[in-house]
Amino acid sequence: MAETASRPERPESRYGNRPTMKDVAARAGVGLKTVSRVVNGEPGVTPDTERRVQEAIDALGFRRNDSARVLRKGRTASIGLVLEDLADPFYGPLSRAVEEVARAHGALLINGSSAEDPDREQELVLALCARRVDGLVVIPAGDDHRYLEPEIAAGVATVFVDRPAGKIDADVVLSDSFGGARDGVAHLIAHGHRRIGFIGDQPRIHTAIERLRGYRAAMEDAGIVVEEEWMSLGATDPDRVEQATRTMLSAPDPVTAIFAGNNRVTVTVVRVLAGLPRPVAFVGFDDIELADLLQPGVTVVAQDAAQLGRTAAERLFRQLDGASDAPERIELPTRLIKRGSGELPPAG
Amino acid sequence: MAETASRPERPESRYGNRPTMKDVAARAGVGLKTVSRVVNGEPGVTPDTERRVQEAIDALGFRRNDSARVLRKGRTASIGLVLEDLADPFYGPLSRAVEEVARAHGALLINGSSAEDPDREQELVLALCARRVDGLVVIPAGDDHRYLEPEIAAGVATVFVDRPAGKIDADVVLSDSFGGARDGVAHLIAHGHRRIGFIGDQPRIHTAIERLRGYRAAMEDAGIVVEEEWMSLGATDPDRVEQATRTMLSAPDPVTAIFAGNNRVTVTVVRVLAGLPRPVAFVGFDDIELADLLQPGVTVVAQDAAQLGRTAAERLFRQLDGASDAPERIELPTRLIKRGSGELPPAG
DNA sequence: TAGAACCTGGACAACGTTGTCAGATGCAAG
DNA sequence: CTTGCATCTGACAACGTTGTCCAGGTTCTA
Repeated sequence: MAETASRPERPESRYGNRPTMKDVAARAGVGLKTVSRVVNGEPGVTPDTERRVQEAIDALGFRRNDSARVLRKGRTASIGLVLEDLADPFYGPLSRAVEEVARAHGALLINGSSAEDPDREQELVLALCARRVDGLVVIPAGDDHRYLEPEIAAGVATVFVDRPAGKIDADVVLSDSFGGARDGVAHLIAHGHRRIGFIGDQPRIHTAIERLRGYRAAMEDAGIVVEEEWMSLGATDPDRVEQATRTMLSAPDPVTAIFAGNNRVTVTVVRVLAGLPRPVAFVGFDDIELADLLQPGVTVVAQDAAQLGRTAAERLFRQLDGASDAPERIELPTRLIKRGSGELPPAG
Repeated sequence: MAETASRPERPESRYGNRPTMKDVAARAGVGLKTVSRVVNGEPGVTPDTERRVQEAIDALGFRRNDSARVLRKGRTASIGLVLEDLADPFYGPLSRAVEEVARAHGALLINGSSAEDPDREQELVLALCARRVDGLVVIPAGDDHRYLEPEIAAGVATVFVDRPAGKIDADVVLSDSFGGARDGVAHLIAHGHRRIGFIGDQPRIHTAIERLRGYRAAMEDAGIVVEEEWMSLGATDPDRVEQATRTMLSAPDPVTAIFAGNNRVTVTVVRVLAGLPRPVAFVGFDDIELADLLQPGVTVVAQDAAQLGRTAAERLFRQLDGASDAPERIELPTRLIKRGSGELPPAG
């Protein structure tokens, strides 16, 4: 009985049996490397040969397998972006800005949402590293990034955005949360308020801490002693934000103005305030769409999400181009946009 | 002179010389395949050996190179999403929904913005195919997708979203643009309007055509003859939309209500109307944030972007799991949300 | 105690590409 | 016709991983 030749493995779905350079070479009657040269536009191929190869490529519908290319070359021409939630209107423009810079450098963008979960952040980042992305832009959820040390040592360019890295030294691009919050609260104080509420994110988040710090600084500058009941931290879901807002406003000695720590809180507070009989002064951190059309317009401390992303991505590619500057902390200014709600005098 | 041994090429940056399984194997004193088994949790390794390997992995900071793995296995566990603009609030939730489904299937998401440019769409899609993504979710910018035929034939799962594919047969998930627009316009008619303006996107975009068709259908159903001046198509940038709006409202015999064809147009029109002395009835396609807080609230025909994304991604993974249903067209219903602006009577 | 059955571990090839290098070809000059 | 040179072309190895398959060892049974 004839022996069957040992047939090497054949995984079920091998890209559906796509043509390879070898196939193209065979069809065009040339060598493998010549096909490679044509595909990559390298010099040293006669026009006639090139034409033959090109015909074979078109006939077979060949498309270079970048996985193999990556393996050989060691660069993937892709970068990873880990953020909190792509559905949050703050991150859309940021992501798009990163993408544009990547595109200008011929790189693709892989992104993932951490859902503000440190474990998920790490899982995502490491998955991206396993893909050998050339670089990472990370909006951190966790506060310990030592797990990234071997990756960075291995040459993965890394830039943090919106919040600094935890326990490692790395580039970071952020908005001036402290200054922005201080200015916003000072603005309320300048309009006569003394009892001002602060509703912010969980205090493990850097921006939340900084904004709270800005709030406290502004109050202290004005010689106001802050009372505990004026501050709500960590209430992120709409229900709890609403509750916190109502509590502050219905206290025996209620606040006369509220400062909100981020865009989601802002939306919820604005919604609650809209349902009240009398207007309450308000300033929010982060601009929101249509804020100018409400009655009164919503005064905000705006940050430029796109600029954050752009700056970070540019810094990333500078790293990839070989610049070896020391890690830097870049802080972008915020901008107070007065629209009415922040200029209301204290009620009563 | 001693001959230098032929030194094989060494690309400048070889992942910064990361450890490989070979290195781990050497350090642990085991064979290459044994390391592979440990890394992939395959059976057939004694606990003692496994421990030794694990130690070596930790000591060296080894991380499997997924590029090589992909090359060997033929599946990348990543899918591509091509949309128009990640910064558009409509696409954020859609993208996030696709990501979640991908995550549930252990896949990463690579996404790119076409900026509504057919060439750029094709460029992106083909780049993703070169990466050998397992599947593609495409919000098409162009109207000819025959360039995808070889890819689909080669096994790349493909689902189109929001707009159907051009000149090829493929799965598509969309909102009922026609029905939604018809309902929205009929709603205005029901409130007494006869002269109704339509401001929509460029007529090469499928949704724009469908919504215009819905507008015409509703008008025809009511026996209203539409005049050319009531329709504006292709004015997408705020300036031109504003111009179109003002023109319709200042005509000798002006429209008494306006229907907007997408979220960006809606925002602009709402802004223009807010600046007018008297309210003008309005219904927009796509919900927008804070629409409920404006005076009057903005009546919209809402579509569920997240549901679109989820449905498409699920369909994609069904394809990848081997289902070979015929290409299908899934249409999701829209929902009319009455908030006040659409219930205004005709002025005068 | 021998043999069978089972288990663990490792050598090897292959995935599709690109860098190196040497061979082949063509042309001009001697 | 030979030599030299420049230009094209292709054979080959290597990138890091995983599938196959066999060798060697252990345990259990007869």
